[in-house]
Amino acid sequence: MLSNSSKYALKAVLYLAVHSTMEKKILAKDISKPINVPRAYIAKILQELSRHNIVSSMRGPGGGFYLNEENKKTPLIDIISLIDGDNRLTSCVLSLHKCDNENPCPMHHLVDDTKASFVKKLKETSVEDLISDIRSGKSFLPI
Amino acid sequence: MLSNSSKYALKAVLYLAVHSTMEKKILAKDISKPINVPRAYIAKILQELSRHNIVSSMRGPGGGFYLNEENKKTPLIDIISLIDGDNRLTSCVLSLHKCDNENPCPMHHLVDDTKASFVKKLKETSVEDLISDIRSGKSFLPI
DNA sequence: TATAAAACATGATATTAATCATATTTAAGA
DNA sequence: TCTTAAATATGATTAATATCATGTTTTATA
Repeated sequence: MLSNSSKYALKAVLYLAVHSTMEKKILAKDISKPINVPRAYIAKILQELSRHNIVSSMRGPGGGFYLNEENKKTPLIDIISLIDGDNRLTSCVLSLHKCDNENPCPMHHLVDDTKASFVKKLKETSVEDLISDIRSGKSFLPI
Repeated sequence: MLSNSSKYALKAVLYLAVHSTMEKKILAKDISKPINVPRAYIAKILQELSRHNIVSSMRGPGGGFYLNEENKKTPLIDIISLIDGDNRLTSCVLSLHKCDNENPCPMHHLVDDTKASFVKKLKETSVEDLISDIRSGKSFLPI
């Protein structure tokens, strides 16, 4: 469903959303351990996220990564499409190019609703939304 | 969501369901082209399916692959779990081991329904069901 | 019962995704 | 303005998945 990379991206963003502020930036290496993702790998992903304004960063001593208020409004779909590309989630389950509502593949009806509703939720839900669930005890981010 | 291999398996089984009978067996190489999967690769997958009684086969001259009535009753989930293993579909979206209803990860509520309903459909739907959709023009299998 | 046509089994290679390493740039503080 | 701590950029390596190749067994038919 999601690549490792986009899972890691989501975890890193959520970790930053919970633990960082502009005044309390977090180093790549200090994100790596709690979310259980190799240090150099998460650094690379964070750079990509930073380049696309999904996370904020500051170089030099005292620098690190954090989320500003704008960043927190990012819909989850933006994180996923940045890393995995647009059509991993929307393409045909059987990878048939010609599959659409007019010309549905044998599994189309089986998955179309499911897929559409998942994408809709990813568009409607922001990082901020997930965080408020965590703060209110509806869900849990390990560590 | 699904590996290439399980997509190929589904396509091959559907192709056999539509085009083969016990009297009209089909060679691995003749399945390969229409479903657009490398010859040696689909052969390997067909052998795995055959070993687990998802497709039927006969060696020797006049042999080939086909589906018997029993095979056509196979639920789609059986094909997918055989190739991809059991937990590709059910494991946590963020790959967190400790994620369940009691201890949901931040994305759990977002995907749980979606995932559960997809798996349910895969359990309830058989090869035969998909084929009757094709025969009645509700869906299309290329070639 | 010999031959040929097919699946079957196993292992090798290639491609892609995941991970790691290193050199460069930026910014803070002495 | 020098040093150091951080992100950034780019490329190399490793591991996993996908693909290919080759030899073995089975079965029909002459």
